[in-house]
Amino acid sequence: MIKKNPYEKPHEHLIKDAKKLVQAYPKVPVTVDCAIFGFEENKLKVLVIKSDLEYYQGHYSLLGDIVKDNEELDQAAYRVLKERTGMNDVFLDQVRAFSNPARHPGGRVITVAYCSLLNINHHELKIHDNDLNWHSISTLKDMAFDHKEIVDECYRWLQKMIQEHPLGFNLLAEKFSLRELQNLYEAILGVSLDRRNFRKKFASMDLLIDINEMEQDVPHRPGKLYKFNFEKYEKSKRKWIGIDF
Amino acid sequence: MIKKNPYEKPHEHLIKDAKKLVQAYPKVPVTVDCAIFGFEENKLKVLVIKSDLEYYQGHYSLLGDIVKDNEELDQAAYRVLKERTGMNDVFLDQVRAFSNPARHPGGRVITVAYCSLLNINHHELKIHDNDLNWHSISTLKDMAFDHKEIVDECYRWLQKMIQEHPLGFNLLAEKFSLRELQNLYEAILGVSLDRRNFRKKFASMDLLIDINEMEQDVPHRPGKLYKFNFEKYEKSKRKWIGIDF
DNA sequence: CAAAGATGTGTAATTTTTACACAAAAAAGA
DNA sequence: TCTTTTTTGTGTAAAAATTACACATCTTTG
Repeated sequence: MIKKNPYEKPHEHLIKDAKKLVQAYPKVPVTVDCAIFGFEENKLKVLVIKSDLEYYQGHYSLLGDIVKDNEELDQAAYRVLKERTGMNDVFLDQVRAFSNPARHPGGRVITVAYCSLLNINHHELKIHDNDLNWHSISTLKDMAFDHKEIVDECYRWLQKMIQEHPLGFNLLAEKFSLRELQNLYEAILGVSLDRRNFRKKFASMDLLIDINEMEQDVPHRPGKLYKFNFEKYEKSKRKWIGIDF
Repeated sequence: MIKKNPYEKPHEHLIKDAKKLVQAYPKVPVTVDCAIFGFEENKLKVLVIKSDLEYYQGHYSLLGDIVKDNEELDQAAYRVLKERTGMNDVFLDQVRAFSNPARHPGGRVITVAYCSLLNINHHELKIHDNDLNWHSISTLKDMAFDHKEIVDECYRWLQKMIQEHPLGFNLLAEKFSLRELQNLYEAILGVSLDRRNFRKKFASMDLLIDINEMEQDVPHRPGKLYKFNFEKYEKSKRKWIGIDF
């Protein structure tokens, strides 16, 4: 894409054979790594697996895979997710690429990090693989590769996104109580929130549907259950203008 | 990174030779493309160059280059920037990767988009290359590759970032008037803002240093000049908690 | 010296955010 | 069945932030 000699007349150095050009490019192995978040016992967790590299024996790594020839990055990430959790229709978004040449002991590998959010209870499958497990985000360390850095980045990304978009609902069941919702926000943001103000805030958004059901099997007074009104949200997404830093 | 057979005992399929593993990965040409933004005549502009591919003859493309062996993506983007603008210390940040297998006519190429902001007047160099020029963002179209999509994405990214971080100052001279600052925000966000409220907002942030100088050579009453107090900003960066969508 | 054009400033109304306490419901255990 | 415990559910007042809005001043230009 760099033009080497700008002083020649343009048509004299137009490249005719794009294929040949690309064939001459250096090539790099590219992978995707997924930070798959779930929420359980009022804690944010991430799905990890024991590394299959002797070099990282005993260390956890994120779920990832190579990107196939002619595969979209999004596709590759989705493939990893589906193979591992058996789930469709899962929230998934690209966070960013990591390219430290020393990040993989086997040589240069560029990886693109994805963040995924799912309801842990819908993920019955394949967890019997006992090297695969949900790990609390707060006690993670000693991961393989640069995966700790990737998790940290994805976590920051999530903290930001959850405040601006209704992502959190992906981590809960379809029906949830306001308490569960608040616990989710408190756990992810690492703060405690005033219950009345929290409820008032969501009430004023008018995006929760009261389905006239109550929590079941809770060891205390049951709360009302709600669904998130995705349809209304999609219609009313407002653009926000406000300078604040 | 995928473990093939979870039912064998773990140590039996630990991979000893990480190098061999990586050598077996499919490899992809990777490039970086920079959306380099500048501000001039109250318009947001982006630096583009005529494509050197016959396939895209006459179309503009972003500045980009291949990523070298063992080069960080950030490095590669910075290299492109420096080669083309001659500038150091320029704001540069990764936006995201684009991986459509059909995005390059020469075959599969993954590119990582970067967004850069600079003061157009500091960029005297190399612009004499007459295929290189600043193009108003609002009238861009028919770009080579998926570069229009990349510019759009970078522009949205910028619109968001400028509201939450003091990025805009990278597009202005070190000394600027409040009017210039407001013009910048209006141009990038595509809205018009109330002058008194805009000034009140920045006054309340207390991050502008009044340097007791006035604009020179303006065809009207000159305004006061300010600098942005980066030092104070760095110290006081507040974490923002607020749910809003 | 008049006209044109941009700078610079304050206040009142509205909206949003924050802090804070108590009664009612259900479950658990005596 | 009654008492205790725990959690739900709700309103108001103060403070802070945002919005809408108009006029006098300064500088250049002709």
